[in-house]
Amino acid sequence: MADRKVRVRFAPSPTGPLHIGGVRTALYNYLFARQHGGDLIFRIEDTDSTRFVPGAEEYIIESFQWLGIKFDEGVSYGGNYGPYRQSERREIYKQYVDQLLTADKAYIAFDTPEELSKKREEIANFQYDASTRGLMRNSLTMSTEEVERLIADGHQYVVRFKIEPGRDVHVDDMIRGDVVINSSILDDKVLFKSADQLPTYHLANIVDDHLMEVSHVIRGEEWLPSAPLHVLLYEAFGWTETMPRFAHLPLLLKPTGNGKLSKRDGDKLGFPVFPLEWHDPKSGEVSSGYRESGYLPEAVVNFLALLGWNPGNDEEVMSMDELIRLFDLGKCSKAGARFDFMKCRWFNHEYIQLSDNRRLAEQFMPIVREHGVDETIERVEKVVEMMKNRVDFVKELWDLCSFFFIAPETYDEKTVKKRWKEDSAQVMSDLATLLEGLDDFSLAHQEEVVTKWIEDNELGMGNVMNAWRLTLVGEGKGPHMFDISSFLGKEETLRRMRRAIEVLK
RNA sequence: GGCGCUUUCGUCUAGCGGCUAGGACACAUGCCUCUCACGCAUGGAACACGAGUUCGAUUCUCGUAGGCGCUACCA
Repeated sequence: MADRKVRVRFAPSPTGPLHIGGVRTALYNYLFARQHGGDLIFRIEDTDSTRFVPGAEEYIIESFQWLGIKFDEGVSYGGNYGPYRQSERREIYKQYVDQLLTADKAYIAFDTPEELSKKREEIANFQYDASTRGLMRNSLTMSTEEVERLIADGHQYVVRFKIEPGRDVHVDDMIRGDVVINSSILDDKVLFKSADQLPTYHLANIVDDHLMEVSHVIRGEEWLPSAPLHVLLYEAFGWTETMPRFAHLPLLLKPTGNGKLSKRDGDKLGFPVFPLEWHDPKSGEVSSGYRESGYLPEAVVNFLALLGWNPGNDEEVMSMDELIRLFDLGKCSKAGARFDFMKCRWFNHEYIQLSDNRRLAEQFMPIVREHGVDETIERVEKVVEMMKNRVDFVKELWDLCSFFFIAPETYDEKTVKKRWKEDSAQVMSDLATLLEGLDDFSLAHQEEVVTKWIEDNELGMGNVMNAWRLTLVGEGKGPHMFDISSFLGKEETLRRMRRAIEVLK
C-alpha cells in the first residue's frame, strides 16, 4: 500500500460550467499527481440523468486546456481503465450491487419517493436506517416470494446499503487527521436508483476508484460527511487494503457576507466565477469567464493554488513547476477561504510584467484592430513594453495608450488650463523647428539635444515637457516624452505639434 | 433540529509552549518625477470568548459563541 503508484482523479458532473472551486480541486489533484510522478484521471460522473447539460463536458475539457492542467487519462484522453464516463459503466455497477445484495450487505426497498417524503413529514428527523428499516417495505421485512413477485410485476425499487449501527467509523484525512463518526447516525443510503437505473454517486465513486486503482481522493469538504459511508462501502466490498487515502479541501467562500462562493457574487462584484465564458444552452444566459475577462491562466492558477494552501514561507508568485515542487497537502488550511478577487487582479498584474511582450502584443492586437488601426506587431510590441507595467489586464492598455496610434483631435480642458501657458505656442514652435533639424530622431539623440536646448534657454523642464505632452497626447498622461516622440517619428511628431499650436494658439 | 468540520490584521495567510505575533492584497501617507502610472519607503490593522494543563499559552485539552458543510432515488 505504501509504495502504491499515485493515481488521483478529478471527477466532475456535467451539470454546467466548471465552478472556480472545482478548478482549484482539480489543480491540487494535478499538483499532487505531478509531484509524485503519478497519474491524473478525468472521469465524468453523469449518474444523474436529469441534470445533464449538453456542452458541459466539452467546456470542462477546454477549461483545463486553457489553464495548463493536463490529464493523463480519462474522457477524451483515453487510457486502460475505461470507459471513463459513468453512464457507460452501467453493467459494471450492476454486478457490484448484486455482490452486495448476495452478501446481505444491501437490500431492496420498494418505498416510493412519495411514501418517503410523507414519512419525513410525519416523523421528525426520520431517517432510513437500522432503527426504521424494519417498518418499511423492503426485502428485510418481506418474504422472498413477495419481493420476487413485486419485481416480476414491474414494481420500481432501489437498493439500499445496510449500515450496521453503533460502530465508530474512522476516516483518516490527510488534512484533518482522524475523523470519527458513529455509524448509527448514517442512513441506509440508496446505492442504485430506480428512476434512471443508475447507481448513485456513492456506489459509482467507490467502484470506479477501486477499479481505476485510485490511491488518493482529494475533493471538497462537502464530501466529508459522506466519507464514513465510503469507508464502510470499501469494507463491504473487502477492499480496505487498497482503499485510497482521503483529503478534504476547505471550501471557497463569498468575498463578503455569509456562505460559499456563488455565481451571484461574481455578477454582483464584477469578477468571473468560471474559467471560460459560458453560454447556458437552456436560458441563453451568458456568464463571464476568466479567459475572456483577460486573466492569464498562470495568474489564475497561482492565485487559486494559494487559496487554502501556502508553501510555509513568504513566497507568492510561483510558476506551475514551482507549485508542483512545493505543494503539500499537509500544509493545506482547514477553514474555508474567502475569495479575494482583488488579489487575483494583482496576480494578473504580476504575470503581465513577467509575460513575454510579443505574447501580450498578440493579445492586444485584436483590440488595436477593432479601433481601426493598422499597425505591425513589432510596433504594438513596443507600446506594450512601455505600458504594461501600469495595467492589470491587457485590455486596459488601449485607454492608456491609444495616442500612440491615433492623433488627438481634442485637448483635455483641464490639462490645457494647467499646462498651456502664455508662451507655450512659441516654445512649441521653437521646439518643432529644433526637432525638424534633427537627422537622428532616436530617443537618445533627441533627449540630448532637447535637454540641452531647454537648459541653455532656461525654459524649465516641466514647462516644456507638459506642453509638449499636450500636443502629442492631448492630455496629461503617458510615458516619458522622448519615448512617445521617438515612437511616433519625426513626421508625425511635427504634424501633431503644429496642429496643436494652431488649435490652442 | 441532528451530525461533522472550522476560528490569527478588512481579506489570503506564517506561526507548530517563551516572537516587539511575520509576509502579501487592500487602504493611508511620503519619496521618485516632464504628466499619469509603475516602483520604493513608512504607517494603521489580528491571536473569538471562558475555563483548565503548564513556571509560561496564539500554540495543548474541554466548553461557549460565530462561520461552513452535510442531512435527496443531486453530485
